[in-house]
Amino acid sequence: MAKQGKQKQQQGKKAKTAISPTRAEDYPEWYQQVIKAAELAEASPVRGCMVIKPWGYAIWEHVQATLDRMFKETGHVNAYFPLFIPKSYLEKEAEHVEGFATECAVVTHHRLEPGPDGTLVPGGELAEPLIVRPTSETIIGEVYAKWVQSYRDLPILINQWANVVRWEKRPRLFLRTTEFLWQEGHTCHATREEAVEETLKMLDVYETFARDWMALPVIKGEKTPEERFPGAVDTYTIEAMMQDRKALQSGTSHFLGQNFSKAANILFLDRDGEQKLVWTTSWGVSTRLIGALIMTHSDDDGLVLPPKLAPSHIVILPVLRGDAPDEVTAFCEALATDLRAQTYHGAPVRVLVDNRDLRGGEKTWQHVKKGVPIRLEIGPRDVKEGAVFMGRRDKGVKEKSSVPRDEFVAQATTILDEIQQALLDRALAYREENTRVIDDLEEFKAYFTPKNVDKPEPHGGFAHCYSAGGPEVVEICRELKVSARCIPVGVEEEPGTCLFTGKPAARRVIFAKAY
RNA sequence: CGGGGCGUGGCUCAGCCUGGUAGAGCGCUGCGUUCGGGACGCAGAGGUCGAAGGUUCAAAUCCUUUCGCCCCGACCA
Repeated sequence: MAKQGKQKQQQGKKAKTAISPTRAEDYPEWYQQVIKAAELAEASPVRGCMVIKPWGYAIWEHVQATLDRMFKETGHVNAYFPLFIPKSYLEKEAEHVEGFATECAVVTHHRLEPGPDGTLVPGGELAEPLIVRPTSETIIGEVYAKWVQSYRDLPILINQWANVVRWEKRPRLFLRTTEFLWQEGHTCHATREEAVEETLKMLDVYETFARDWMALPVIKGEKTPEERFPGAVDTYTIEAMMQDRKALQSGTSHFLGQNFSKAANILFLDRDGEQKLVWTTSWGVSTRLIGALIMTHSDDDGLVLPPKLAPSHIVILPVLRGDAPDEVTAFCEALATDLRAQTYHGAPVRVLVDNRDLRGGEKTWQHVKKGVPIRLEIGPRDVKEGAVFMGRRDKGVKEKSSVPRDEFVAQATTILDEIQQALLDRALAYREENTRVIDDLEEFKAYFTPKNVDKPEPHGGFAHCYSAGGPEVVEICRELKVSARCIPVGVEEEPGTCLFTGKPAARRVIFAKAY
């Protein structure tokens, strides 16, 4: 007994948090452990490629469903283009080739033939190698060239949900994997103005989605020339701050000008009888968003999910060991039915009754680690009182309270909204705390220099600085492992002096360490 | 592609220096005791020690080669 007590105490001390190490101890390792504990994904036999597990995929499905609806509300339709791109297509846009050449998977053969010792060797060499799409501008451009004849064919507003492959040197689950899932919108317009408008409109869609669904505050901005998409005229981004204060580019929207229409010869006959090149855009978000979600909200007890995207909003945990298990089961089922009859942002409340034959404590912790917004523990006592014992994932695990059953049913969607809002507020406050205006180069350097160089602690954040851009700026930043994240859009500003070069600078740029 | 590290049951690892033919904890299965909070006892299943050569009476252990993985950098949604 004494031994047990002692062990328990030690365990209690050691395992104060469900995730080890904690964010403060080792942030990158914490991130991996959260993914593992929440059963979001795991490494696969193929280097750089991950298996997205049901819980993680369900989140992606909610992301997809919501964005898909938003795209359609803004006039877009879905289509699907080939996985393979002829090498010659990729070669047509000079900057584009240069940008992607080093990370392409290349298919050179179309069959396998018997080799020595029962092995198989590639046979049937292709006349022209096929590239597994790293992005689809080129092939879609070729197709659009056939579709577009007249100004009456414009605009073309198409999105595709697809997988792409970029042979990354250093993969990280969700943040940077060799194969990843995404959507890519590709549009053609008759005028420059219209294309620019489309680019910014989709950036707004992304911002809205991030804020209202993911509870992710983002900064809309324009990329500096160094950070621009290969082949784009202007690249816009939504940048989010993770809890280690690094920036994560969470979505992009590109104004491609006529670069790709030139390459693919997308011509139309305008009203004035002139042959003209169309203006194109492209925009995308990927499974990286899940990485953003994890690193923005989760804590040392695991994943924390914004209710709107949570695979389950509410988990009911029946305590069946008491004297009236049948009554408890019936109570839980009836409760689930009543909750599912509620509508939360256009869909029924998602309720899971966890009847698995596991001990209560362990079961509870599993759902904590998976980030389920509301947990209801229900035993004979609650049944007798007509109450539920509620825990919220945005509060402490031990911070639980008894709520009358009917009151809870009536309030459930309101509570979910509260949690959603609390996550957004918290993330926004964190970003504000770790953002500053810097006009002194030494301060800039100090801000981005960790105390522990070998294993950097979370430091720095977003720095708003005047910058004239150019190689000097890039060089100073490179030494600090900092980069220009974006030039915020929609912010009025006085011109100033470049922090790095002393040259005149039109406006402030956000600098940060980044993923 | 550079620089470090590691490959031993499902997972985390010990054993290797000083060769003698495989261990622990967790997990898993069964039984029992527990149970409103990450339980405990007993019994059990599970490994050709990354792969291929070599040295040796004998190799997880020594030598050579090779493959794979992880971390740290340069490239990136």
